Amino acid sequence: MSDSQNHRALAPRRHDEILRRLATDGSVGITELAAFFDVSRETIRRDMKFLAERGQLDLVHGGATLFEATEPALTLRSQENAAGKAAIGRAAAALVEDGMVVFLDSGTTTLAVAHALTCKQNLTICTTSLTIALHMCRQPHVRVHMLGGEIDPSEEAAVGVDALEAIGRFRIDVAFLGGGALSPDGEITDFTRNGAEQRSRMAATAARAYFVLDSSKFGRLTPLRIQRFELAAGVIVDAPPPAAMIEALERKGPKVIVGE
Amino acid sequence: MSDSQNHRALAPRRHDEILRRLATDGSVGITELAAFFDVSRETIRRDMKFLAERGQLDLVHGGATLFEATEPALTLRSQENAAGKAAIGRAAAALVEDGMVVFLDSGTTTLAVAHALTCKQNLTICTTSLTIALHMCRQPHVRVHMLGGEIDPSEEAAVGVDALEAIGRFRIDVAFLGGGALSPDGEITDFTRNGAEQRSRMAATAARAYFVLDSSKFGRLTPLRIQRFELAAGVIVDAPPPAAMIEALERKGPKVIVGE
DNA sequence: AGCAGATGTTGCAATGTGTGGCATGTGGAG
DNA sequence: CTCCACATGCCACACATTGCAACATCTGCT
Repeated sequence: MSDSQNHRALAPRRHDEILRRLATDGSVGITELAAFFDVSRETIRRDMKFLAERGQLDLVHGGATLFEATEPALTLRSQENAAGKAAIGRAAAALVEDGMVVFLDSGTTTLAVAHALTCKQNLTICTTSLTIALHMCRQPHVRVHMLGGEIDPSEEAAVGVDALEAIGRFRIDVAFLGGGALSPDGEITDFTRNGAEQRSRMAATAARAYFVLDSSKFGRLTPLRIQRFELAAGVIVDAPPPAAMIEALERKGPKVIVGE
Repeated sequence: MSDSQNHRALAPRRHDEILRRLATDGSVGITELAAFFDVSRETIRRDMKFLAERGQLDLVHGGATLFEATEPALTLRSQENAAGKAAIGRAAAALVEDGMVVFLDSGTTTLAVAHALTCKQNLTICTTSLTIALHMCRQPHVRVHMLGGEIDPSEEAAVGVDALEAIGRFRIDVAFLGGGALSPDGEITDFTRNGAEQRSRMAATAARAYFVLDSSKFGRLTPLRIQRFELAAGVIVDAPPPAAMIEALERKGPKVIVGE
């Protein structure tokens, strides 16, 4: 910071500073940076163009913002492919009987399952999701257990050791789990270590476990394999995945259920 | 609060802030945002029009609201005596410093405290309330721990053995607790056995504990005495209770703090 | 019902920003 | 030494954003 230099910074140094400011402030202005480095705005613009092409930031009028800084609010995410998610919800609800103990994972697809479960009676719901807990506790004839832990803001759900430990205390009749992706070779994968671990345990613990995956997740690749996912009873989707994927998946165990 | 506006915010930054406020407060005003960003109201209006066309909010006279406003139920309850609760919130926030570990009980008054805490940095929030957890996890620079347990639908918060046990695991700098009533003889009482037990433990465990009680609770009678409430550092209210009540209370220990 | 003040709308001018072409300067390679 | 590649600055012009002013609505209150 004690730059205030007579000597101009070289390009890589500017790039570092731009990214550093982005990380700190979430956005940077071109004019502001031009003044700071004492270079012309064109130069800053060229720097930003270079960084934008490498996916390190997003260009906007007047400057740049974090790449994908506009993470869609959860309320938005739940609206995309709403029809598909509702179909998954209905198919999931058909697998639940009155009086069961149901685990609902975090995620917008499981939220759709929660909506579909409102017609059932005397359920006991266990969930890590704040939104689902809030929604279900407003229903009559439902008992809700919130699994505590540190809250992941992007999921608005509990993660971490406390949640993992709490899972072990329940006897679950049926669990509905989210997932990051259904990989081309028929594996279910996740974004985060915590999420993968949590889902893995639940797949192994629950009497029956189902993954709910809407069609946007087919063929994607996310970094973490969910161990023991093949212990799940099935995968509920809103549209048939490619035949090869179905075959690869069902050979491992889980059946594919397509919501109408 | 935040000056930081040597340079005006970029458009996407305004969009983010508008959506962020919307998510936490449920609605935003045009004039208020124009002042905050130091831009004209037309500019905010154009921002909102842009966001409205993308389905991210609903325009209303004077501002915008959430696209599909959720549940007026609790919002309504928290609006009664909103001014008083906001005053309590401000007084409570004055007792909190950046970086502290804060426990927030369930209830609409503690929700007002949560709102007032948004200007703090690097807080760690522990709460049993679903609504508070959801609200706080949307704030930047806040870590949220949700204490799990069975959800009481009327409180929309975790109660019971799991919550009690989880409380013991945290080292709390300051706790803000609700209560059912401030009895005529200067005792703080509660509606339920679980609630009383939970508040009792927290009053004893936290480094400093404060009860937040709005004036509607003065002189009422509820069945359960909160044990060890006199270990609390204070009681925060929005209007002075009768002098006799103050005297009876302060003789036991807690000081009375009146929010302005 | 009517009034005052706040809010929404529109056209326009001013300012700020994006883009491409071209000139200059620097350093290294031939 | 020249030549070339590269980074940078400058300029002109196109475009986007913003604020202002004038006028149309709406809201809350008496």
